[in-house]
Amino acid sequence: MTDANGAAYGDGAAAAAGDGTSADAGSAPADVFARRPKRADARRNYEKLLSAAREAFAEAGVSASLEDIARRARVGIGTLYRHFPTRQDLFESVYVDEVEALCRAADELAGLPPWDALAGWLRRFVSYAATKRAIAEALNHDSPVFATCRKAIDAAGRPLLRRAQESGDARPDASFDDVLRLVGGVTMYPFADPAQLERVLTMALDGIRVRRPPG
Amino acid sequence: MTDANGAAYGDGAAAAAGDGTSADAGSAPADVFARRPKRADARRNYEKLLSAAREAFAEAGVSASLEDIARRARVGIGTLYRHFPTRQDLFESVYVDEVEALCRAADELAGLPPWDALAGWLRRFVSYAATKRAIAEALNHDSPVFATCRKAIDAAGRPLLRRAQESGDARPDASFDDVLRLVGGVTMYPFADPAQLERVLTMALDGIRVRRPPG
DNA sequence: TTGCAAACGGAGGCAACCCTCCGTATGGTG
DNA sequence: CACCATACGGAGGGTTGCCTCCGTTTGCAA
Repeated sequence: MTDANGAAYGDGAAAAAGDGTSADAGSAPADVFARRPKRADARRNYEKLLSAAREAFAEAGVSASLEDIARRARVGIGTLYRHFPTRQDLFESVYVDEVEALCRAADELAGLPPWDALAGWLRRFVSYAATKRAIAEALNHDSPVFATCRKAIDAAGRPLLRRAQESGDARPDASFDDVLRLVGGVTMYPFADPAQLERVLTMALDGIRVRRPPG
Repeated sequence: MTDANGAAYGDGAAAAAGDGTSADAGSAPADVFARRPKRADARRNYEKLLSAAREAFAEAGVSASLEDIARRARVGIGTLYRHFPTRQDLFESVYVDEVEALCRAADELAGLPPWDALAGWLRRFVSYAATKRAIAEALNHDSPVFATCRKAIDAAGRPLLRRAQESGDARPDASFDDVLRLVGGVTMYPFADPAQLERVLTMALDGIRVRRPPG
């Protein structure tokens, strides 16, 4: 954690990912990782650990105790370590789950009009970012898993932005990265009042939209 | 940290703070806290600890080791505990420093046109938020110090927003809280590229501005 | 210069966490 | 049903951080 180069959503450099392919490219990387165990009991414990970890990280932040996670999952500490030898492994697995869901969402929104599709996906992104919040700072940004996830998100969301830009709805000078930063930042702290989240999100989306003469 | 009610910039409820008073209200609360020690050596160590803490929190996050902070400050661990009996005390002291600077900035910008003053202050707020980032999640939101700081920020920034709204520059449906959320979120993760920060910040400010017919 | 209140430093007891190791339990296959 | 590869649990040793306590040092006022 001393490196302090927290390039949250990437640096905007690695653009050429799922370039030409349309929005359904998001489903492709889903099976690149996901190394679930085979035996029934092992698989059960694996899932229990994963959701306990998601919970614990959301609650206590990055430094949630691994022993506590095992306790929540009602599983021995040894079992935790067998499935996830390092803390990083646990982060990554939780993170990957979230990314997969996000990519799936892009597919489902592909049928809508350009701006609605983008806005809808960004709304979904907000809830992803909320989960990610805690994990993000601890993620090892050099890990191949992280890189793959970045590409998957790109492949899922970038076409939505481009489409909205081509239709004249989204401002052309905004990069995909810029947009994620703006929208993702909004939920860095949890909102007590969902109505406020809605207001703030609207402002953010307005900042992304092209300014049209009213009427 | 189990409470998980991270109401980041307040909930927008406590509106009536430094109401009628103009922008210079920001300087008032500066001496409400700031309980500096008297003896020369004590004062010296106090300052050394404070800046060591600021450094450590920025680098290692909330859970920076207190022993490490003492080490950085080249001071015995006992000295740290005498000045700051609890971890909270240390957070608060660092935080208060930052808030004071932010309030001073509001005074300095008071002469500019409404929108420029608001935008300028929000830019300043961004760098405050960056420092605050690590500390924020650990701040005890019930502490009187925190409440005082909230009021000070309100007193400093709210008039700027109102002025910009009255002049027709800022959208009238945005609360002060909404604005801080939006702008503050932007820097939740540090930017590697300052140009990107500028782009994203511009989008955020555009989201706050009233949409005028172009030309 | 002297005296003492104020401040200093860090040893050490305690708690929490990390991770390994190994004896035990069990799913699933032949 | 019997076997064994696979998986389980948790005791325990090592590390680190928290915080208190107390003998020593130091600023400063008389």
